[in-house]
Order: sequence, then C-alpha cells, then structure tokens
Amino acid sequence: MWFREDLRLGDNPALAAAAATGLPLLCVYIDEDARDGLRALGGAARWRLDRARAALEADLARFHGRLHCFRGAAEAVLPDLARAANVTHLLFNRRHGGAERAVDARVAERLAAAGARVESFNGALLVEPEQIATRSGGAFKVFTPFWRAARARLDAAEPVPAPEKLTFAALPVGTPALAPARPGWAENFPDPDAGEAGALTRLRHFTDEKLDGYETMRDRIDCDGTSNLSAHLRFGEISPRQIVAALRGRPAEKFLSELGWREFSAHLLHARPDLPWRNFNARFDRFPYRSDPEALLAWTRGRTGYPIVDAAMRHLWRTGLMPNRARMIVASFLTKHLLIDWREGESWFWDTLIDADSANNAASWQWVAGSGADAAPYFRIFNPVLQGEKFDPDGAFVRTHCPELARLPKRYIHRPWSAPAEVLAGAGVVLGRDWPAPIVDHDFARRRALEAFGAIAASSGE
DNA sequence: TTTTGAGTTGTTCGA
DNA sequence: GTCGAACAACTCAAA
Repeated sequence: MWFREDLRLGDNPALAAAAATGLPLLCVYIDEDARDGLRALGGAARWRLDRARAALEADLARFHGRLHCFRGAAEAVLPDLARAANVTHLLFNRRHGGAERAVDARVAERLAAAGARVESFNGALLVEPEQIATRSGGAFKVFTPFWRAARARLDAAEPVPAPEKLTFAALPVGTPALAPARPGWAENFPDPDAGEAGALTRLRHFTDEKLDGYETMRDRIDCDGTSNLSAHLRFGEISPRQIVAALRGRPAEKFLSELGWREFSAHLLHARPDLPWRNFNARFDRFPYRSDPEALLAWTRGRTGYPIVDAAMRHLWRTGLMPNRARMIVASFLTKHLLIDWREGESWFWDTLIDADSANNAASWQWVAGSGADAAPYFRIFNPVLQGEKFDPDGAFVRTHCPELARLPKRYIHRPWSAPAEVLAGAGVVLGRDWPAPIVDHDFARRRALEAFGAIAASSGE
C-alpha cells in the first residue's frame, strides 16, 4: 500500500482493497524527489505533512503495523522494494497533477513488468475528471455547469469503511527513516491537531456548531466561521466523501459548493497541468505586470500600510493559515493594487500555507488575478478598507495581528491615515513610525489596474 | 451549426 | 444614508 495524499484508514479504497486481499501488508510512504516536474513541498506544508505522517504511523501502530518511509524517486524506490520483499500487488489512490500522474504511470509500468498486480483507486475526489464532461466532450471551464454536473453524482460517493483487520509483512530490507524536516519558522505554528482523529473531530465540531451559520459567517475574518478542514483534506486525513456523508440530510449547499471548488480546481489542473505556472487565459501573457521587489517584500511581511492586508499576511506567517476571504483580499491587493504577477503570490502561498495544494492554489490565484477559468470580472477590484470594515467590523482581527494599532477606535482601524491627529495621539500611533503610509493609494491603484486590463482587452487587437 | 443566456465572492457614482 | 445601474466585451455550455 503506497500512501501519498491519503493519510487515513477510513474511506481509503486502496487500503480497503489491500486488506481485502488478505495478504500481509507493507505500508510505504515516499518523500519524493522534486524532479521531472514534481514540485518540492513548501516549508509550511512540509511541517504539516510530518504531523500527518506521524499520526498515520500511530494509527497503524494500533494494528501493530508500521509506515515505512523512504526518500528518493518512486520509480526507483518501489521496484527495488518489490524485488526485495516479493511484492505481488501495488495499490494506491490516484493523484491528479500532471507530473504526479506521470510518475504513477511509470511506477505502475515497472511494477507490472516485474509481475506485480497494480491497482489504483479514487480516494481524493467526489468526481474524477474522467467521469464528467460537457456535451461536446471537453472539460468544464465554468464553475456553475461543472458543479451542476458533479453535484448530481454525489449520492454515488459513498465512503468505504476503515478495514477492521490488517496484517503486516516484515520489511526484509533495512528500516529507513526520514530525518525530521527542519522546523524553521513553522515550529511556532499552533498545534494542527493532525491526523484522522483530529480531522473527524474538526468535522463534527463544524457540523454541530458552525454549519447553520456558515453562509454568512464564512466571510467573517474575525469569527472563524469556516470549517478549518483544508489541511486535513490536503493530506487526506479526511476525504471529501466522508464530509459529504456527514452533511447528508442537512441544508449545506453553500458548504458543498466550496467542496465543489476544490473539485473544480483538481479538474482544471487535470485538463491543464501547467496551471501553476501558465496563464489559463493566454491573453494575460500580455498583461503589464510590474517588477517591484520592494513592494513584494512589503506584501509578504505585512507592511503595506493597509491594516486588513497586513494583519492577514502576518497571520499567515504566524500560523500557516489564512481564511478564504482574507486570501482573496491579499491576492487582489498583490495583483491589482501592486500589479505584481500572480505567480509571485502563488509561490509565497505555496511556501507558507500548511494546506498548500497545487490545484487549489493555482486555480484560485488565477481566478483572483483574472487570468483563470471563470475568472472575476475585470472591474472586481477589492477595496481593502471596505473589505476590512465589512468582514472585520470591529477590527478585532487587525488588533490581534497589528498590535501597534490596537488602541485605534474602530472607525479608523482600517484606515489609520485618515484618523485625526488627536485620535492618533490618543492611540499612541505615529504614522510613518509605528505604522507605514499606504504603499499605494487606493484610487490611483484602482484606475491603474483598470487601465492595465483595458490594455489586454480583446478589442485592442492581437 | 447557430443562437442564446449566463457567468462565486465588488466598487463607485449619481439619484 | 440607501439604492440601482454601470462598469469591456468575451467565452462557455447547452438548447
């Protein structure tokens, strides 16, 4: 059993099939080399992965089993292991990235050539890309029709129970072990409550306490109205089928459609493996992005002078997480206010988010930037002040992450530069010393972004 | 093949 | 302060 992004025992079809063979099991995880297009995990995700893997090891230990971890290229590790251990079957759950699929195909070919039976399963998605298509047979490019088609098939997505019994083979070769990842800045992240048990607890908490208010509270940056399941999903500590099953019979369309966006992103990446580095809409190849390392640095460090942007970016740095609404605000700010290429933001998120996922990250950045599938209309440019006032109305989120502004009254918390001198003095804030001037003026930036979009409009000619 | 309706998440302006 | 309209034109999906 080759574990990859499915680090759980429940609703794990490959593991269930492995158990059903009755054969002794070798559970393997490979820390795969970043080559042949495989992207090295970012620092935060890597930190999170170690916790997921440790939790799976503990779960397997309850069956007196082990997770054998290797490092290298799967095409080399698995055939060697197959020879050494007389492996007769290889089972795994499918991945959907381009490079990952290529690796899996080569592995399957080699193992099959060595006489092993290779089987793969769907453990990651509610509906796999091969299962739905438009009438003309193509991949969907607009969310609504995509989700209409996928949503209709949800009843067929029943979770597979966790195996009741597992027997394990001894590993005849030496016992490899991964050196712990360098913790770096991530060592101070809050406890992710990793693993299958943590994920199920989080799901139950969500369905019991938060589902009813989800539609309105999901956007509140100060209230934690989201499910917080993203990292659990990312490493497969829980499956989308298990979530759908837990939601059955409850009004949960809005939340289901968020799972739908996760599916849509995976389908887009399947259709366009270059999604993480190439504009989905080629017209954006002409978009006049600016090179501005100083502004990019200010954005990453939370020093743009816009409180909601800076609070969100500091929160990301401290926790490896950011609520969805905040992700949209900071992404819009980078691509539209600063006119910096979405790939810069995508790669910062890739390195700092514990839930970084190549499909979701790329599809969402492109969506905000306007280059993606079903992208935001060109005129949708978030005003960071209005967004702050709407979704962090008392400024609680800003006060937590930007303590230098903590004493500002809420009227000015999202726009310190417009506070009267006596208000600033009363709050102990000196602009330019305690808080930077806005890196760019909103009205100016908005007009500049609209002009940039005009420059690549189709009517402007090829 | 042609036509038609529609498209996650917003902001600003003027009445 | 509230409300509706305007803000490019385009491409997709399905009739």
